Amino acid sequence: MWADNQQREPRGEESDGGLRRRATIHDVARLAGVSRQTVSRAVNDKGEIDPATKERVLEAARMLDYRPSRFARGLVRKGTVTAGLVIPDLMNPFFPEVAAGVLEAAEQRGWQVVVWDIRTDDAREREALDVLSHQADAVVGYFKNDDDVLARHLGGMPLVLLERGPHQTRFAAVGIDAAAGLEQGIAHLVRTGHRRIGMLDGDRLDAPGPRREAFLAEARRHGLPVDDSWVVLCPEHSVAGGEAGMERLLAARPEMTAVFGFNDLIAVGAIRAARRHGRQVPADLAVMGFDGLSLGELVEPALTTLHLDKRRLGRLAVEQVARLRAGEEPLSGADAWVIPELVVRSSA
Amino acid sequence: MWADNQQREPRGEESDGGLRRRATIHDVARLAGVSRQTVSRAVNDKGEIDPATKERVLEAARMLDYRPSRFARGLVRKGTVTAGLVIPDLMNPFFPEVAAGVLEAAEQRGWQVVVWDIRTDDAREREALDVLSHQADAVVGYFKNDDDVLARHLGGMPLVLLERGPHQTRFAAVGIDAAAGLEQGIAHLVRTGHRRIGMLDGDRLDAPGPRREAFLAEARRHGLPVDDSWVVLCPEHSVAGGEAGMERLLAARPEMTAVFGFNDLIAVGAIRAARRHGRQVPADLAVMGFDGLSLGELVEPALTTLHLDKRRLGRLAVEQVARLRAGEEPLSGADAWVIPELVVRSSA
DNA sequence: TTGTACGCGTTATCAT
DNA sequence: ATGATAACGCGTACAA
Repeated sequence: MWADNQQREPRGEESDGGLRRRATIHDVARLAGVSRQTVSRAVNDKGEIDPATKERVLEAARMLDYRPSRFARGLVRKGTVTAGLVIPDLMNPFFPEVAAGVLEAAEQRGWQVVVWDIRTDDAREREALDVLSHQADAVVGYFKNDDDVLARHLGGMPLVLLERGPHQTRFAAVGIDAAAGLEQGIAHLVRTGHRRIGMLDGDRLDAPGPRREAFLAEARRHGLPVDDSWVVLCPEHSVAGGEAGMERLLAARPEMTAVFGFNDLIAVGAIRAARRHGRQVPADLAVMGFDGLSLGELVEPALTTLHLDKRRLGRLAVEQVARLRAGEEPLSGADAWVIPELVVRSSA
Repeated sequence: MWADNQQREPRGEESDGGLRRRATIHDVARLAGVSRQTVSRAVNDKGEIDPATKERVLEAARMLDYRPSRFARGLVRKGTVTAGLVIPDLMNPFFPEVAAGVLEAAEQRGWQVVVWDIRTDDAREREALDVLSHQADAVVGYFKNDDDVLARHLGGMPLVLLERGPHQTRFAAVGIDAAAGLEQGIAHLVRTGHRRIGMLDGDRLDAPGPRREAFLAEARRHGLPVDDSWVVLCPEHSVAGGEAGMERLLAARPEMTAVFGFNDLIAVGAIRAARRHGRQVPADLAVMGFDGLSLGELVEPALTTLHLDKRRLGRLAVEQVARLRAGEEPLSGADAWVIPELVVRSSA
């Protein structure tokens, strides 16, 4: 036993490689003078082991700083599920809330979640998938890359897309019913006397997203004098982005009396820009957001917005993953949608 | 050997258990009529393989929906590092920013991060550790449990504590130099004529944290008429919590002319409560926060605060983990501290 | 170019 | 109570 102890110390070891080889169950077994099986029993707190030997084994394990390999363990014990969560930007308060929903639902199922913050870089989307396809059992997240690109980097791993309408992708998805939201939103603006309504969009100009489409559709439905030229792009999705966009929109459409923001951050930026230009909100200019961030309650005037249950969004996504894994049909249509709810505060 | 082969086939198949046994490299090999080795070469894109067979193998893999087991792979290919990140509350904008720093640094090292949102429940801290001790190689995070409790649930796994002074724990840590921050903060308030300064603390009343201690120390140093009775507890760490605390503090100390918040959320709550009570900020009452959330720039008046580089906090924590893993001494003292920086805006 | 044989670290099954 | 042996699924020398 002492001999053993000696043996395994200085081995051939590249001496000071920095961190040396982790102790295995075998090392512990030898040091304790028992079989690997007995070590396993001791470490995993199984019965059928003499308390004395158990203590001896545990002591040996402690000395060697032994910790079971999660790989070897996972190989023999099935059931450890790891999901990947891919998020465009953790600094945007919207996403932590979705993430909280994902984490919550995943934990209930005993899954772990490894998180990737893409920082709104399409190339990093692919990198994330490349890694996750090796390390995760499924992925949920926001992606800008096309279905084909995604599939190529997925390596057959199940994917659940967040915030895409169910017909825009062949993957399972959890969406937001933008149309239902804009219907309430525009109706409210029209009801309060607005007709010249602008929009600060967040999607690419060449690729109109559901929010812009719904916005334009509702505008048409109400016969508003509004078209593409009333839409300005905010590539940044932040307060600063909203301010910048609003500057341009005010210049292009000074007759505008109300503006709809792609999200709350952008809408807050719009408020700030409007005020800088001497416009009172909502008296001279009404502003409406989308998302329902708690931040909107704090600014002045408080932001009227289309509130979203973001946690539910995350929970739903996990549910979709579960269905995929079970070989069931994923939820689709209204069951996989989150519906915005108009929250009227002071800004519109 | 052939007998073995037969035995391990899925013959019996529990038919429709929902999700059936995942295809292994072996299954692909059989379907493609090659050896497992050849399959490995094909899927891993190694050379030394006939393009034709490669395509045949890949096709077989596709049909079987084959994906290599990350466990088996991890077993033979070393080097995949997984860190656990334990966070008290993803809804508090402070923590996503720290998380972003952790994620960023981890990714640079090729590590993955599995995230746990504790939702400020001490019991869940332990659960998280119990799981992570089996699934991660190291943990960084915020913990309220004592060192001993943590050690018990750690199973020998390296831990890096966030936001604890280096002498309050025997674990490696990354801290915030609250004293340096409060020195600037109180000096500013005193300079602008305040002497009756209150504090809305976030830590437990019985366990004064570094911020309260630094606050009281600075108050003493400046000879202010301030003691424990000027400190009120906000258990909630949110805007609502700050409002509630401020109500009590205003009642207890109506002569107060300035208040220091445990964090920006609480400080914003203080502003709101103060205004509801007819006090102008900062004219009648100055308010100072701690953290430097971007939210503070959006409220009115904009929040004067002790700004923290939260991303750096996260990055430092990862660096500490790396040192631990390398067997090096973790950074300590000033090297492992983040120093707040006074940002003067309108609220004080 | 393809296959054989072995090892990776752990647990389960069956003996003893 | 303890130990031997066989998987678990994959990668990699080495042989063919």
